[in-house]
Amino acid sequence: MSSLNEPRWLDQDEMAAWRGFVVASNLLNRRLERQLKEDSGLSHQQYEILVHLSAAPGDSLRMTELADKLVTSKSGLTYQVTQLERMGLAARRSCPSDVRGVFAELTDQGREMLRQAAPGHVALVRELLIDVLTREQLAVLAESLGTVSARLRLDETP
Amino acid sequence: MSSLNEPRWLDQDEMAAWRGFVVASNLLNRRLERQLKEDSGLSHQQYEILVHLSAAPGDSLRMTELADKLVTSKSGLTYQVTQLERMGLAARRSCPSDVRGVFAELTDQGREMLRQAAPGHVALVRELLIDVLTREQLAVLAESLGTVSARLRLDETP
DNA sequence: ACACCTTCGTTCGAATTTGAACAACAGGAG
DNA sequence: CTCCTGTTGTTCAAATTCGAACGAAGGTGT
Repeated sequence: MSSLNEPRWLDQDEMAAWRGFVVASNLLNRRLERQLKEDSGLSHQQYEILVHLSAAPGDSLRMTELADKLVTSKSGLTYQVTQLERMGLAARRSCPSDVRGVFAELTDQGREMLRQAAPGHVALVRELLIDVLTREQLAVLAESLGTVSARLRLDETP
Repeated sequence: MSSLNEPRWLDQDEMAAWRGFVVASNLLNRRLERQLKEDSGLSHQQYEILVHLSAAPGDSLRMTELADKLVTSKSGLTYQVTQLERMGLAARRSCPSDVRGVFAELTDQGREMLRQAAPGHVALVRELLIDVLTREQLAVLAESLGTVSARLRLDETP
């Protein structure tokens, strides 16, 4: 037998996919981070918080739910929401039905900031990712990463 | 005209691809980070440094070149190489042809650590990404992200 | 009502990351 | 050689991130 305890290493295609994913991910984040910071004074994470809030009913979300959507730690979210509060872009509101609960809420100023920051961000996402790929590539990407994400979400909460 | 200054927002497919990318990227990093830390006491970044060094001729790379491959900041690399030095997994060696230059070099202990850590890491990458996708999806992913990365590398150094 | 286990969000300390500033050097044009 | 420009790696302060521990509450079964 050739592989008693030998792990199955990645072949050339598999390695290309994996390396491509890591590299593209790092490069994209780096670039978007720079653009958002220079253009609007926001970090990518802060921008994403605003996006998720604005997409939520009542422009507000529970902290835990928001942390899940963002795929970040609860403590990390606590920190960032505090930052956004200081900037006047978000606010905390206590939950009526659960004393422990806290809603993060988008302020008018936060909505305005998003309106101002979104176009430049979306344009860059287009320029660096979306418009670089064909329609078919995009479709495969969406389905593939959707599958991967779904699978990861599952054994995350067993 | 429907769009004087209106940005081209992302349609459903495009949004799915972009969100999928962000979410999958975060979830994967989070998971791999945990596994590596628990299994070998390494961060993903430290692991990647060892990998790149072991793949380089002479098991060593110049700091700047390594930072490029890792897609990280020079100062960040300085920090991590120092950490690896303290763990005995890497060492610094000055460059003969350039007094300013510094080589990061893999130590025997570092090679051994990699030999021990790699199987578990690769297995998880397989389980979470590679083996979840079909051969076609993998091929498309590799080519797409390859293109994206290449494009990003270019206007990074103009 | 009681004990028990889970969930919620925050706090805390430690680790990491980044960009700007820096000093030292390389490399070429003149 | 000499000036000038770009590179190299590090240092520094500031910002961010995480996990573990925590107090306070919810929810359930008995």
